[in-house]
Amino acid sequence: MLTFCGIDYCSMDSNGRVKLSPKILEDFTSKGMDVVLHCLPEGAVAVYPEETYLKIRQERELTENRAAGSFLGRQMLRRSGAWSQSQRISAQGRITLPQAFREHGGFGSGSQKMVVVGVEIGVELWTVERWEAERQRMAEHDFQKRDQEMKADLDF
Amino acid sequence: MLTFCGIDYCSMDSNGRVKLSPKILEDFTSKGMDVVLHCLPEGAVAVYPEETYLKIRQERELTENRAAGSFLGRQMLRRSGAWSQSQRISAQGRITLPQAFREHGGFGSGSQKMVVVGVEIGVELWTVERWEAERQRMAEHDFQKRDQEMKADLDF
DNA sequence: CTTGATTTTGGAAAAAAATGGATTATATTG
DNA sequence: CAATATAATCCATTTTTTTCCAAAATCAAG
Repeated sequence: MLTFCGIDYCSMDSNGRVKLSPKILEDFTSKGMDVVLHCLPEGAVAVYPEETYLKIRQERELTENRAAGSFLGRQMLRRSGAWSQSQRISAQGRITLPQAFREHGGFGSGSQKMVVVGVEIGVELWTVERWEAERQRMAEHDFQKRDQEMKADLDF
Repeated sequence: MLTFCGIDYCSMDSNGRVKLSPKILEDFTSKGMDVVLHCLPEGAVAVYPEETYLKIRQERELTENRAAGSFLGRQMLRRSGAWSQSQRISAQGRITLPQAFREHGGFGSGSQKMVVVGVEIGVELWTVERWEAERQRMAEHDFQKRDQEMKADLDF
C-alpha cells in the first residue's frame, strides 16, 4: 500500500493546529510520533518523519560544503537550522505550526483552509492558492510535453 | 481472454463512488483487492492493480534522500505522491474517488455519468465530454500519420 | 514573588461526511 | 414475456471533521 500519497483538504485552526487525516496519520505514526517541519523555498511547509528528515540532511551534508567558515556555508546552516523544527504529533493527531512557519507558508493568522499534499516520503502543506498555482505550472509542462511527443511521432 | 478491454458507461454516485462492471471487476479481483488511482495529465483518472502500478513506478525510482534536496527532485515526488492513491475495492465492488481526484477528472460534485476505458493494464475513468475530445484527437493524429506514411512511400 | 491576564494545549460535543448495505429500478437474457 | 442479472438510489450507521470550552502554562505588571 502506498504511503504519504494523495491530496487532502483540511483546515488549520486559529492556533495553527492541523488535524491530519487518519490515512496520513497512520503513515506518520508507523514511523514514530516525532516529525520535522521544514519550510520549502517553494513557499510550502513540508512535514517528514524525523528519521526521514535525518536521512535527507545526512545526504546533503555529504555533498554540500557545510563549513561555518564561509558565507555560503553559514547560509546553508542557517537554512536547515532556521527553517526546520521538530514537533510531536499530539494524542489527537494534530501538529502545531509555529508562527514563523505559518507566515512562510502564507497561512494567515486566523482559521485557514489548506491542502495536504502527499509526496511519498512525507507531506507538504500548501495554501489553496499556492497549490493551485503549482498545479497549473505542472499541467502546463505536461501539455508541452504531450505536444512534443505527438509531433515527434509524426516527424521521425 | 483479454483483460481490461472495452468501454463501459457507468455512473459515479454523489459520494464519488463508482461501481465497476462485473467483467472489469473480475480483472481487478484476480490481481488482489488493492488498486491505485492515478491522475493522468490527459485529465482522466487511471485505475491500476497495485502490483501493476508498482512495476510502472519502479522504472523511475529515486532514493528519498537525493530527491528531497532539490527543486526538481521534490517536484518528482510531488508528481507521483500527490496524484496517486491506494484504494481498496469494497465488498460491493465499488471504488471511491477522493475529492481532489474527482476535480482532476472533471467530474462534478453530484451524481455523474462517466466512461470506463479499458487500457489493457487497467482502466481509465473519463467524463463523457473529455473522452469524446480525446477520441477526436486520436483520430486526427492517425489521419496525419496516414498522410505522412503515404507521402513517404512516394518520396523516396 | 504574587496576582491577574493572555495564550496555548488537550479534550469533548456537535456537525458533517463517508461508508456499508439493502431496496428499487433498469436492462439483458433465454 | 418472464426470469435473471446489473445498475442506481436511498437510508442507517459509523467515522471524521469542525467547533467549542475548560484546564494548564506562560507572561506581565505590581
